[in-house]
Amino acid sequence: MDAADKTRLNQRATLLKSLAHPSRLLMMEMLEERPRCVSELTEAVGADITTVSKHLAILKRAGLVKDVKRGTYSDYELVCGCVSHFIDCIEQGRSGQEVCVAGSAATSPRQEKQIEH
Amino acid sequence: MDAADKTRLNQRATLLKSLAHPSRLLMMEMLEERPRCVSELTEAVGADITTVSKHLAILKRAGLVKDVKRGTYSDYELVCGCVSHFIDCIEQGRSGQEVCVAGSAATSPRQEKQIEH
DNA sequence: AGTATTATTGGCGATATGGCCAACAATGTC
DNA sequence: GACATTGTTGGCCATATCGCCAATAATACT
Repeated sequence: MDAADKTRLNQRATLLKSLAHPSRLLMMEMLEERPRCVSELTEAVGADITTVSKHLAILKRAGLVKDVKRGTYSDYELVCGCVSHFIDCIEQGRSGQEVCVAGSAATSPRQEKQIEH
Repeated sequence: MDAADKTRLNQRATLLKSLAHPSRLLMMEMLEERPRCVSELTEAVGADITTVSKHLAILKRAGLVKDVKRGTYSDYELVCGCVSHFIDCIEQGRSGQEVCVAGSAATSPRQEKQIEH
């Protein structure tokens, strides 16, 4: 494994980490519907607004969301709307769920249907 | 957000967390190629075998891999072979990369009710 | 100007995660 | 049985993450 591989794995791990929190997942799902300001997300999450603001900074830093200023408000919106969907796919491939076609390789994802919207 | 939602988000966060580590991602990629014993993964990762064993326990607990005993060896294999592929998809949807996979509709989030102005 | 609203940042304690060592368990070999 | 090989588990320490409070910034309103 060379240095480039190491960097790639680290970046990918960072991306996944940025998603790996229930509050951030909730926010991502809410943003899939439409853009929201911090207060609206804060109410849904049920945490302190400073906590939510920091969560959003993490998502932003990962390139998953972007913010648009509107007066004193910060509206956040997704950069790409299909993230949760792919998590669905990962979820479905685990043990306990029998949707996985035996022997499928990484290069041939098992169900196109799951990729489309 | 009801209790079921909260549980779902927690489970999903746990799943992502279990993937969100460079060593575990490397192992997942190696296992996409073929099953491997702990020693082989340990050599590739370059960490202590006890560390790798614990990483594998995390992946196993998440339902991403399963182990098959073979003498004193533990061979690990993927439960579903296509996890990395979906991470590719998430990666491609971030800012900096304009392409959103599968012609997703989510590129233009609806603008509805926002808070005040 | 003064006040209110919205959001961000710094800091701190609590908790979780990661990595190695030591010890142990299980199997195979002599 | 004695020993080697392969893995797992418990423990400990270092580091990272999380969540709230206090302070600050930026805009809007009167």
